[in-house]
Formats: sequence, C-alpha cells, structure tokens
Amino acid sequence: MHTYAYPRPALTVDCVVFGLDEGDLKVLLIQRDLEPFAGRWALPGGFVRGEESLEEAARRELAEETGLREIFLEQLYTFGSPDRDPRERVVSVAYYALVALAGHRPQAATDARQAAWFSVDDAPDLAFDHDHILATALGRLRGKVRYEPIGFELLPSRFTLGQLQHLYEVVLKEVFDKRNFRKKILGMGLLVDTGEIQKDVAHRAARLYRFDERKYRQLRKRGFSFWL
Amino acid sequence: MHTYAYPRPALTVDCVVFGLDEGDLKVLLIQRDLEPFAGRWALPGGFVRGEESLEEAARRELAEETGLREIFLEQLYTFGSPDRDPRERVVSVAYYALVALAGHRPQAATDARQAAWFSVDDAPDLAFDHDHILATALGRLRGKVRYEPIGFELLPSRFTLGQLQHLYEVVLKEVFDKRNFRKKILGMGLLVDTGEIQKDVAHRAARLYRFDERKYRQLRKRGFSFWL
DNA sequence: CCAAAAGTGTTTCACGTACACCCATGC
DNA sequence: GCATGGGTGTACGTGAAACACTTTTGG
Repeated sequence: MHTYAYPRPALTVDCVVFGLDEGDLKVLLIQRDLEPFAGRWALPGGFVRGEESLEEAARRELAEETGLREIFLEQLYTFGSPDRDPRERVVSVAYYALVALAGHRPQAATDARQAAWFSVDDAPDLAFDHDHILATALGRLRGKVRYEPIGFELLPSRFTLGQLQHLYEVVLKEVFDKRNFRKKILGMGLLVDTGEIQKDVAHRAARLYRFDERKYRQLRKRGFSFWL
Repeated sequence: MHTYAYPRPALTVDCVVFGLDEGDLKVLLIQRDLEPFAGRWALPGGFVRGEESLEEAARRELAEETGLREIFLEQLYTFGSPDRDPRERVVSVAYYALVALAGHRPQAATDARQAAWFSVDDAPDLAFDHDHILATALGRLRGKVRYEPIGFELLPSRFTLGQLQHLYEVVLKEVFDKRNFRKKILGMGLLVDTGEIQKDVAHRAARLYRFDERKYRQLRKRGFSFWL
C-alpha cells in the first residue's frame, strides 16, 4: 500500500428489504426520479458520507427513503464491476433487511417517496445491476433461513405456528408436513407459548408464540445449531 | 441518489490467504515497509484501480505481492469503519483465498517481498483492523467448509483420505472417527480413485483420490447438498 | 352446517455413531 | 521387528419422514 495514484470510485450502499405480507415474499422498491434510469424501480440506497460506517449509511438511507428504522440488517455483498453505473465508477455495498409486515393489509405502496412492495417473483426490471443484487439477496435469505433463526424477523413478535410454517414454505418454495414441522420447531425449545390466542379469525384461533432470543444465544454457546 | 456531495473514501482490497501445510492451518502475511504500521505484518492487499473489478484487483495484488495466481478466491466482507486507517477514510473489500501447500516443505518464508506463512492460531498482531478481518475469514472458512466442498482447494489435486480427514480436523478443531469419515465421504460419490498410490512414505502407501467437480455440479442441480 | 385452519401420535427407515484389529512399508 | 499410518464391518440408537382424523370458530 503506497500513495493513492488512482481515481477513487464513488461508494454507495443499497438495501434489499424483504417483507412477508400474508401472501408471499415481498421486496421494497423505490421509483427513481432522476437520470439515469429515471422512472425505473430500484433498491433504496445512496452515497456513503464522510464519518458514518457502512451500516450506518445503510440505516440512514433506509430511514430517509422508506421510513424504516431499527430493523434486521446485515451486509450482503459488495458489487464493483467497473460498468455497473453508466455515469462513472460506483462501488456499492449491498445490505439486506427483514421486516415484519403483518398487520399492514395488502397495501400496494407506502407514502414516503414513491416506495412500493413487490412480490419477489414478480418484480419489474430494476435500474443498474439491482436485479442481480436482488437475486443475490434472495439466495442469501434462502440459504441462511435454514440454519439461523432469522425468519422470525419477518413475523410480528407474537405469531402462530401456522404463520411460521407459511413463512418457511414461501421463502423456501417447499411444502412441509404440519405435524413434523411443529414437532421439530417446538422440539428445539426456542418458542415460548405466550398463553394468548389469535383474535378475529374466521376459524379456530391459534396459540401465539414468541421466539426466545436469550435461550437461543445460550444454546448456541453450547454448540447447538438451529436447523430446519 | 443525487450528485456526490461527500468526500470519497479510498477503496482497497485485502486478501486472507489460507494454506494447509502438513502441520496446521496457515495464513500468508506480508511485512509492511511503509508507515503507518511499518514493520508490522499485514494482509496482502492494495488500492483498487480505475478499470478493474474488485476481484481483479484482489487477484492482481495477490500476484504482485505473493506470486500466487489462479487460486480459489471469494469475497468475504467489506470493512468500512471510519477510523480503521489512521491516515484517512479507507474502505476495504476483503477476500479470502485457499491454496494447496503440500509439497512446499515447512518453509517459513517465501521470497517475493517479505511474505511468510504463520499458523492461524499463532499469528502476530496485525496492522490496521487486519486481526479482525482474519478472524472473520476464519469464521467463514470454518462455517463454509462443512456445507460446500471448498476444503479440497487446500489439498493438491490428488490426495489421500488421511490428508482429507486431517484437513477437516485441523480446520474445524474436531476429531473424526476414521471409519465413519471414510464411509461418509466415499458415500457421497464425489471422490474418484485415481488408481495411483502414494510414493516415498515411511509406512503403507495410501490410495490417491481426486475430487469430481463435474459430478458435484450435476448432483447439486438435483438438490444434493454436501455435508460433513 | 359448511368452510378453514388448529391441533395431535405412531410406525418405519435411513443415517449417524461407537468401536478394534490386521496390513503394508521404510527404517 | 518396530513404528507409522492405511484400510476395513457391524450393532445400536436417534431422528427424519410418511400419514388422517377430530376440534374450534365464524359466517
């Protein structure tokens, strides 16, 4: 490492925000109002500022562009092909985020600044290489949801076993046997029965559980690993 | 995304190169000759140039500083704390690499430019946040070696089952039962008996196998997943 | 009473795990 | 002949997978 003899690429962060509407898996996109790709949908994101870390930049952009705060956020990958931005060289550190959408009825759009949820399987062509980033994020989510309990981030804090199973079926595109699923997930001892039950449902009301984060951390220290 | 109103961080790549000497797991470090941290050991790396991708930059630096070419290389994580470099803001995209060291006798140092292999458990304090990067890379290697057949990159193309088992024991710090290990690994059908045997060993010569990359890709398409 | 999801056990089979001895080679 | 790693089979137990009916509630 010597002195810096090369032009510096611009540095941005981009966020792939996943949400689980009671239907399927959604991504949050914003519509660009500036060139290039004006009018196209894109991932929320923007330039990294002087004294903030990369994750801080991602959280700031997310709050500014979508209003989302204090959600699960993890670094995904850094994209740096020389021609991924037509204007000039831009390197982007991508993050992915998980957010609980239950309660939010089938809303098609939030207000903030032209943001909307799209089904991941039915998203429009995105600006820049954002299709590629989205595909990478989906792959990461599908891989990681099996061996780390991050799926709970897509549900409200109290949820039914049916919702949980539905989550895994939607994310992994795989059907699970109800009895085996419940046996396995309850067998891990990471769910706590809150004693409450669902309200206002047009069928038998289900028990509500919550994920025991504390217990998970304890078990993990002792070599336990989540597996689905 | 609007115009760029903030000072651009410098952008570097750093590489964590793992090698498996017949003893334990090693990392390749280079000694810095310039300030800051002159004289300290550090990960090979350097600035990203104008028209190269991030991976190209990593491979170029690796070739320049250590002579290594055409080795397994994968992006690890991007480190961007504002104060990770005392001079100015530097964001570093870290890669990790795997290389076969068998044959290279217990060499303590290559020539190139003051590069040397250190046991990962016994490495010196590194420059910048490179200790942290190394720890992250080790975690990734330990995690990934279980569910993707990347361990073979640490062995010569033809290897014995003993070498393979030793690899896993060293990387995972865990002892395996010889018969069960062989049963499982051969049961996957990914190893091909080359028909050759070891030469010049002071005990019974072992069969040499190679990893069948083709077959692995086929099986993976059909839902197979490597697991150890 | 019908629709819709909740809730509940048992059997079967595959795979992981524990375990000990003889073989070939070089010195 | 001794030291060093190579090579091999079986018995047992755990955990995954297959599988169907009754219950509760709202409309």
